[in-house]
Parts: sequence; C-alpha cells; structure tokens
Amino acid sequence: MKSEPNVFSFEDLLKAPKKTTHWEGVRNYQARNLMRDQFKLGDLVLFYHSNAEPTGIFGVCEVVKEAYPDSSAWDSKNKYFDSDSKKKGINPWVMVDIKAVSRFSIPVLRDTLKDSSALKEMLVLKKGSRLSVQPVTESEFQHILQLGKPIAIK
DNA sequence: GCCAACGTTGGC
DNA sequence: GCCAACGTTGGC
Repeated sequence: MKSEPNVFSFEDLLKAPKKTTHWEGVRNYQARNLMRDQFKLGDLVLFYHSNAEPTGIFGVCEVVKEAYPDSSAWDSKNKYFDSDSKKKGINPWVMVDIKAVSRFSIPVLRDTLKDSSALKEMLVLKKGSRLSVQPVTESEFQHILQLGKPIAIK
C-alpha cells in the first residue's frame, strides 16, 4: 500500500492508537477491488512511501479488518468526500483496517528494489504504475523481508 | 517543477 | 461507443 508520508507515514501509523488505521480515501476502482476481494484477515501488507525523499518500503502491516464501507466518502467535511455517490445513495468505496506489525531496520528503498534482480519486475517499479494498492508476489515479499530486516513491534 | 502515464468525463 | 480534454499521480 502506498502513502505519501507527508500525508500519512509509517511513523504516523506507529503513533496511532493500537498502531492501527482505517485505510480511507481510496477512490480508484482497481485499488478498491483489490481491497474488497483480496484483502483477508491476517494478510500482510508492505507500507510504501510514495512521492517522497526517499521512496521505498518502511514496514509491514497486517489486515485486522476486512473491507467495509468507507464512511469518509459521504462526509462532506472530509477531503475524500464523493458527493456524486452520496447523491446516488450508493457508496461504492471500501476501506480496510491495517495494523503495524514490524518496521524495517533497513528501509527497502526504491533504488534497492530496482537493483535487486528478484524484484525488478515488481509492479510498483513499472512506469506509470500509479495504483495505490498493488499485489505483491510471495517471492517478492520474502525477498523484501530479507532486505528490510524487520523488527517486530510489540 | 516537469511531464509521462493513467483514469475519468462529457460532447458528439 | 469514440476519443479529446482534463485532472491526478508520482518518479525524476
């Protein structure tokens, strides 16, 4: 999952109550479908900082609540407010809850991903790959864990 | 700050 | 249904 650290960083998640957050504001159908259909309780998620210096993966989270309606879509004060969907009376957007489980003692930076032959096919490295939620293969995930040397969060 | 890639919108 | 115009994302 991608986040701009100046909006919400991995550090912010560590500081959040129960180190857990609602992943609100996804307004792209492909990303929504991934959260709705693929995210299962206990699944692990890599936390990626985009549009930042540096960009890369900073830790691992766990899905602690599967997809449910994203209430921010109907909250006119929220920056992710979707007035059209509220007018129609159908909220198409979902969120999941994720909890930080480990932080990388060595952040796996974008340059590192590019340098690793096992990882250079990762979706996030493809040109124009803007999806804020992206699938990661098991082998990619394991390689990244090795590189990041995760420290469990108590 | 630039701009390529992508998704969405809306005129036709 | 096509596609040009537009807004957004995000690496660089």
